[in-house]
Amino acid sequence: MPRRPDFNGRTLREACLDEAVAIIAESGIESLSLRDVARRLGVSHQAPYKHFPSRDHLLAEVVRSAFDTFAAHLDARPRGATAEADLAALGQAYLAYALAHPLAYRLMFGTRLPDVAAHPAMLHSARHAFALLREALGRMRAEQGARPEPGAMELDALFIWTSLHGLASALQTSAMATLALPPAVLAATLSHTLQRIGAALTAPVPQA
Amino acid sequence: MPRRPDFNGRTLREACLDEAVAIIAESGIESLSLRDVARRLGVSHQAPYKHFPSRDHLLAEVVRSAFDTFAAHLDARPRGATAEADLAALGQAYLAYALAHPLAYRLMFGTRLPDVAAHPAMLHSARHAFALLREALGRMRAEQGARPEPGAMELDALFIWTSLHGLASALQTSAMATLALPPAVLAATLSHTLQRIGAALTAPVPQA
DNA sequence: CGTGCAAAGTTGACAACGTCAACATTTGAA
DNA sequence: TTCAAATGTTGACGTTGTCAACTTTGCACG
Repeated sequence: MPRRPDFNGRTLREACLDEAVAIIAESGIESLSLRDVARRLGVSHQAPYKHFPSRDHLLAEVVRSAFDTFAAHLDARPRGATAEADLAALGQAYLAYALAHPLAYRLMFGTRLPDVAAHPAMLHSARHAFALLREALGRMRAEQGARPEPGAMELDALFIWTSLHGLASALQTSAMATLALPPAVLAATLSHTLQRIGAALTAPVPQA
Repeated sequence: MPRRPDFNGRTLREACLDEAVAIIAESGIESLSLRDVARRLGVSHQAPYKHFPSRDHLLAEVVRSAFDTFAAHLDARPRGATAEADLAALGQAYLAYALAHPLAYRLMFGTRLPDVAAHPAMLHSARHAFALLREALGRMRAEQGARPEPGAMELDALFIWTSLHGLASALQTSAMATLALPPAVLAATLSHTLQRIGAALTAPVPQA
């Protein structure tokens, strides 16, 4: 490759990705511009175009990276002894990550990407995260001696995910801010939600 | 007021709002531009500025209108005989509206509005919708003979809302599309989620 | 050891956007 | 009748994404 790629030891491509993440962290996704990335790296406004066909491709890369980090975080959760404890740990890891990295979370699940089909690699790790959940649930069901009804399993996995996602996403919603909830309620919301999800799962499985 | 306001019987202000909704429905929130609104109405690109200080103010108006319609839809739900049935009807009305009007739903809960504090009227109806939920839950608890523990009530109301919102929001997520869920599962998801929420609520209230 | 070619970066241009400023027109109220 | 505020227009500026054409670089190959 011509031209020594040396942006603090990284390729311009990598430097662009890092800078994009920094900009998003500072001022949000909507104000991310390729020109700003280039400006902050001290290169011309067209340099990033040699590495990303468009702004959306850069953004898709950032999202993919966020999914990777997220899935790795879920993988690295403290494994519980029982499958039930493991599922709880998975839920806690999910919510903890969403609250600790709200920008990354919004990036993954709250952003409308303009052409998902054009960026297939982006959502690969998303499938991985859901597979983790399905497996943990399957182990718990097996531990409980329940026969693995695939349809109900899928539905319950979806229920768990959407409930977790709902909490994580609602906590960042503008609408939530106006509810004027007491801080004590907010603090208790996490464990309460996990408790309620657990209660829902221990209820008898509907007519399969 | 000078200059006959006649844009098909509406003020330019109203016409702008209608046109904005139409544009959002056609091509999404992000591609809404004041200039496009003006162009489609056959006025100059500065005309809308006489009625909206900025693009964000126009958008805030649209969001406020969406919240109003949404709250009205919840209010108009078929009231069940028992409080429990009413709560179920509320959940069904919520999900039905979210699925029938995905754009409006994303507009309300999926859009990062740039300065919420600057548009206080926008989220008034959001509070109203949550109050509806809290009331319905309170009636059900009273019907069950449970003493009204305000903290736990609030937590359960939040749980219900976040679960509903999670499903409604996840169904529109790009990530969901890649899970490649069988259509039968998707179709059953709604009632299953409502069932699970109900199961979680009939479980004993945690140590208050 | 030269040499050329493709990768990588630069410069310039264009259209579209939000928004500021200055101007023109209209109409309700004085 | 007149006048001032409301309403709409024209023009401009800085920003953005992106296309096109140019220049520079350094590895591969004769």
